[in-house]
Amino acid sequence: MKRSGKRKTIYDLSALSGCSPSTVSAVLNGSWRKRRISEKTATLVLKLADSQQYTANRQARGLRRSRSGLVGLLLPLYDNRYFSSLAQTFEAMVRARGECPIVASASRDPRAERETAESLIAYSVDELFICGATDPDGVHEICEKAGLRHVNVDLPGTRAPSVISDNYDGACRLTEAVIRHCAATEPLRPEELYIFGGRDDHASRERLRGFRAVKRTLLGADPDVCIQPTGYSANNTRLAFEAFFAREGRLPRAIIINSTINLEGFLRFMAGFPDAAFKDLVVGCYDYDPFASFLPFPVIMIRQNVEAMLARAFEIIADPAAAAQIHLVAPELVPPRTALAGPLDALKDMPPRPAGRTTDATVAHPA
Amino acid sequence: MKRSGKRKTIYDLSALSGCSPSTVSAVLNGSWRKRRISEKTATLVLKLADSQQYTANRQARGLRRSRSGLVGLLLPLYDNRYFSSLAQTFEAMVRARGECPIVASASRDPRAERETAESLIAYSVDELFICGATDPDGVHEICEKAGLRHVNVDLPGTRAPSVISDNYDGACRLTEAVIRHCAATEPLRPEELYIFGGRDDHASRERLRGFRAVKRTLLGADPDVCIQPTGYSANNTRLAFEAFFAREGRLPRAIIINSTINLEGFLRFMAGFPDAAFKDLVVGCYDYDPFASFLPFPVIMIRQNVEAMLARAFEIIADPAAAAQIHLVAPELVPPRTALAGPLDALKDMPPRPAGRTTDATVAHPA
DNA sequence: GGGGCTTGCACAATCGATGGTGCAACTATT
DNA sequence: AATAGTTGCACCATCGATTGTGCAAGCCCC
Repeated sequence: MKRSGKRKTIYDLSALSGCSPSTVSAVLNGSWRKRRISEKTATLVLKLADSQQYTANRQARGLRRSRSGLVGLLLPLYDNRYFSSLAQTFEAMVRARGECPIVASASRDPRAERETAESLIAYSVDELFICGATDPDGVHEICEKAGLRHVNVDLPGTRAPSVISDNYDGACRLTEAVIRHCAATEPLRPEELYIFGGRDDHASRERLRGFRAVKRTLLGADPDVCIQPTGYSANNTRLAFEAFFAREGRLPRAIIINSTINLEGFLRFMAGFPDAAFKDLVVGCYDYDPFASFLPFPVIMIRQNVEAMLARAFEIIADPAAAAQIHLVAPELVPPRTALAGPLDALKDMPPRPAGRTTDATVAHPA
Repeated sequence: MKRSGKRKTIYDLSALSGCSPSTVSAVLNGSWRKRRISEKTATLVLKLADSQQYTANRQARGLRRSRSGLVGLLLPLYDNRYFSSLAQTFEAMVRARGECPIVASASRDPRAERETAESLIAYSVDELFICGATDPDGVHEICEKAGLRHVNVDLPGTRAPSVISDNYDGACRLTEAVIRHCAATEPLRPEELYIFGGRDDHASRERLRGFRAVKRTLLGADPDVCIQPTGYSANNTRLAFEAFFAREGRLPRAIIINSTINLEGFLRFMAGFPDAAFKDLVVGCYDYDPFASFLPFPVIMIRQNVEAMLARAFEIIADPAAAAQIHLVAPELVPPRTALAGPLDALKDMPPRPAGRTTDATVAHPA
């Protein structure tokens, strides 16, 4: 209120304390013992810094040291539970290391990915986690040119180490689980099991590969017509289901869906029918979403092990000798109607007030 | 590959082009006409910058200009669809203005909020959107001291302009909708309608106020026992439902739930029972989640108008004369089984490949 | 009491980009 | 041809923090 002035600098503290700026700097960044600053001076400066609410200008420090203390996460998007839990977990891990997480999204667009990476580099991030990038190698090239340590997560590149889910294994287990779930009623025929969603990215390819392999093994055939790639778009997925329904007058008995984004497309289709229309449907879906797990038909989900993947990625990025190889992390099969704990459970919540009259509104509401 | 060297600077370009660093700088930052640099020199430098892959060091520029081009969003958390869509929308809006979004989360902890704000200030963010902060005024003080423009979103403060949802109005509409939905079967009695979740924050208070007002008006009474605040914790919510069930041997006929996080707590409770146990339940819930909207019982949701709130917040933060007042934005009542479009629908997806054999895996899978 | 060692700090260059100012070399004018 | 005005650019201080180096004062010892 009183002092709306600018931020304090080491020069202000220097003037106030009577020491030189370099002494102040040394005290504040902890190198003062090494520089043989006396305990007395240090205490004085620290007290002053505290009373003046000093905070170091990170841009200046970053400029001088050519590192910023920022750790970047490049994401395709925020708005689904897989990526939002990834961001949440990443944030916690970076903070635990005493650094500052910076998250940016690039919309699954190779060009935006490169530009965002350049932008992060422009801010001198110290490390970059490239997650779900459509063109990891393009981003790699930019990072390498800038001498920036980086690692791919979720989608692999060929030029940098990559930590990804074992999508093939996940696909096998998911497909098998769906088939078995259906078989409890009546054996599933090959043409009754479809896969919707997916694109030409590595994850989709691996998932498709597992799908086909298991179908062939367990059901004896694997007709191409059961493959319906619709990209990562909810609306395209809805259109695909509508087209299917218009053609066949019904849905397949069992559907594997390539991501929760596509499953949202299915919701859009669902909205046109009562729940009863789906009572015999069995769905398998990549990526776990707690609410999706409780839809009115069985939804078997594959949860990627976000904590393990990130933990591995942190190890790798710390290792200067890490090779450009792929590290697989096993995903988890989640049965229908399962509410898993998530990263939010680690946050402590305040104790709730005892119930009672708490109608003390602070804003008068326009009647 | 070849040149793993460091990043190029204006001094490199200066040497290569034969012009002075300041000329290079002027050309690259666009101020060259004002500085009467010839078209010829400009083209030369620009071509050079392009061929050398020059990108400006934002820290240096930020240091000199004392602004960074960063726009900060302080969030309590990422991992639910309300906040993740907020982050997604924020990101798009900031990018549309040609600036760089930086998102950080503070776990709904007042202390972490202040530290995160200080950290963002240390990186010289130009503007800060304080979203869902438990202690907006504490953050305000820090911002003000640093001369940083800021605005509260989602939870109001008293010292800075705030854009929030009209939670009272939302609560009234939601409560009424739930009551009417139940009444279609058989009139609801006051003690059959509960509210779970919520804390002592402004949003919870307003929601509770609306809940009580409507209950009193439509149902004639509003017993305190129907108020079950459980904070913003899934597990506490689960415990509350378990305790209720242990006591009463059933659930209330109708439940209003203060946030999707609490609804996740309800899922944890649900997992112990078959869907049939919930066939007569009616739920109203704050914040919209597409999958939650399709749970096997009617879920009426309130969707906060994230785009409108952020748009308003951007207007306000651009207005130097903005007063510390509250701006209410109407939320939207979402009927059960509704799949709304979200911010992801704005992203373009690549056209899907035609269906076919796409088993060209690039990773050999450990058999 | 003088040489040598330690203590405690100040000085100044530096990181990369910016922008105010100064000044040659031209061109136009009378 | 001398003056005035324009064009085109270079010089240099600056933003705030870091860090290699230098140096005075104090202390020890013979």
